[in-house]
Amino acid sequence: MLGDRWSLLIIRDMMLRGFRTYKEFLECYEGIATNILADRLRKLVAYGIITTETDASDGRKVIYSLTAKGIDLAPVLTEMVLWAAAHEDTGNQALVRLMREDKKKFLAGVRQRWADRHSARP
Amino acid sequence: MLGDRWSLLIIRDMMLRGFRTYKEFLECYEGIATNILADRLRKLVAYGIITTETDASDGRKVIYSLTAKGIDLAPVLTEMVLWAAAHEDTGNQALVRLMREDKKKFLAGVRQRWADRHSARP
DNA sequence: AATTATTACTTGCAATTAGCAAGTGAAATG
DNA sequence: CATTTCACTTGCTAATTGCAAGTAATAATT
Repeated sequence: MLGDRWSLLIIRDMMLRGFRTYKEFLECYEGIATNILADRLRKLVAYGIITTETDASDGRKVIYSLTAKGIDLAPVLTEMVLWAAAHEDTGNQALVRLMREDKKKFLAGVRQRWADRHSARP
Repeated sequence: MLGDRWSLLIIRDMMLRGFRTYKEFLECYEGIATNILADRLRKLVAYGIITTETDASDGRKVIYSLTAKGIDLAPVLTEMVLWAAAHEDTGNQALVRLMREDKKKFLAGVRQRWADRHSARP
């Protein structure tokens, strides 16, 4: 169900880089095809991992957010980033250091930011 | 690189169910096609996640084992199993309980069993 | 107010990948 | 020595992906 090339990257970028719109994913360095992106977002909604709403101040924009089920993938993504940092070419070095130094605190921070965004709006 | 339907399942089954031969994967409940299995095993070897050797007591058999890089995926797999147990239909309930009750101890056990198998043979 | 731009998509088609059934070769078993 | 087992490969079809172009709705610009 998350066994494809893009779904986990989408979730990672929503969780760690704050991506929220179609355009952000499409323009991201990773080069996903537009129809595939639309399909993956649709499936993630169907699986209950993300939700959609139209932006209140710009009717063209669709805002994607993680559900509780989606944010619960934070430990999985964190371990993946740490593994990649240890064994592959590494991305955001500062982020990796944060994760490694205090994993619990880092995860608590991710959850807190998510909760903040969700208490403000229904 | 692990972004496909089978690679993580193969690693999970090697780590948690002790799978070591082609036949075990092929007959496993998950129904992978034989050419795809061969391809994924080849790629996992190329990525340095598993290694192959021919069985000393049966020249037909190929024994697949996790490398250090492979066993380092244990925290990722553990978090995935826990996430799935919390949000999806759940598999091995006893295993999940072990993981949840003492994650550190569980991971230490996985690593210990791997180290044991690797100190015996070069 | 009309034109242009932006955003989030869809559509059509070619290319890549996956899945299935059957086959191969080497080693073991009866 | 014939049969079985094991780890694959091969050939073909079906499904998925990737690319380029197009569309509908809203927003910004002139």
